Amino acid sequence: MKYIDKLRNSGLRPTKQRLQICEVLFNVEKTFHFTINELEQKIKDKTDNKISLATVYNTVHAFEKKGYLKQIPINSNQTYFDTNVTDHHHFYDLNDQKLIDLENSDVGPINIKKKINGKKIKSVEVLVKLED
Amino acid sequence: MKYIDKLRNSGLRPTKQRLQICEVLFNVEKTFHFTINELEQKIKDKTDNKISLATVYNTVHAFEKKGYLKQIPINSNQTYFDTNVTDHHHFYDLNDQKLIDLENSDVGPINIKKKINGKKIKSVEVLVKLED
DNA sequence: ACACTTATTTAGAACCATTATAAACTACCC
DNA sequence: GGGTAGTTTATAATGGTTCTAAATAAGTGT
Repeated sequence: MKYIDKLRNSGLRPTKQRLQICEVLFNVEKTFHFTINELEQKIKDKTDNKISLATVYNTVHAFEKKGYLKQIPINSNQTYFDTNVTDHHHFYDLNDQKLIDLENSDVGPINIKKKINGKKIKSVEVLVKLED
Repeated sequence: MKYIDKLRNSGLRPTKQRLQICEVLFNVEKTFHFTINELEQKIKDKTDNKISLATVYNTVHAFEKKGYLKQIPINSNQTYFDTNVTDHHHFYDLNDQKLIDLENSDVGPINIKKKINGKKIKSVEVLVKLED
């Protein structure tokens, strides 16, 4: 069971709920973006038994902490997550309110010239807003 | 009165409340970042009469629409705004939860190679996350 | 100055995503 | 199997933001 090891290796107990959420999030061809509500719906569609909303929140946060998910920095009333945890960027279509991946290779190298004393760069994320 | 014209020119009636908010936001040396709560506090400090929270929200949104303020795309429980409406970017210090301006000149030119059909780029914003 | 229309302000309620709570349950280790 | 710590769960609470509808103020024409 591929997800059992993944979870155990990061100190998370492989519970039934977490494994089911892993299936929904990671057992797919393409990575994708989602809100908690959208994830809850996907779980309902794929699964017989119900998973509590609190568990969905807990699990998503646990996965984010372990680096299996990334939060997408965007101003919205709901938080967006990404199953693509490689370094990459996003288009945000203001008209359709849709996120589109922008691979690192689609953006020239970004050179941050300014340094902040005693701090190191953890990530560099580009958000390109689109309109019609 | 400098702000009266500014407001009238953009179709906003120069009310007492809006003018007071203009003073707090724009009549300062440096641009700055703020949340609605922080702005409310600044208004309280600088002003005798109270401005309703709803008015603060209304005004900030009106100013944003007119291009006098920018929302900063960042995941936080509160929305951050910026009185610096020039093209620029941000550091976000994850430890202190502080935003720091990053001038365009501190970031090399960003070349977005991917195009989306029928959409044009409205803005390109870089968020650089920092940690200790 | 006055009347009239339209925009704005306001307090409070409503909304809704997210977080906290605390009790029941389950995985894991000996 | 028994004990312990981690997890799930329904539900309540929180808190930022938006909505509502009535009161007020600004603009416009006379």
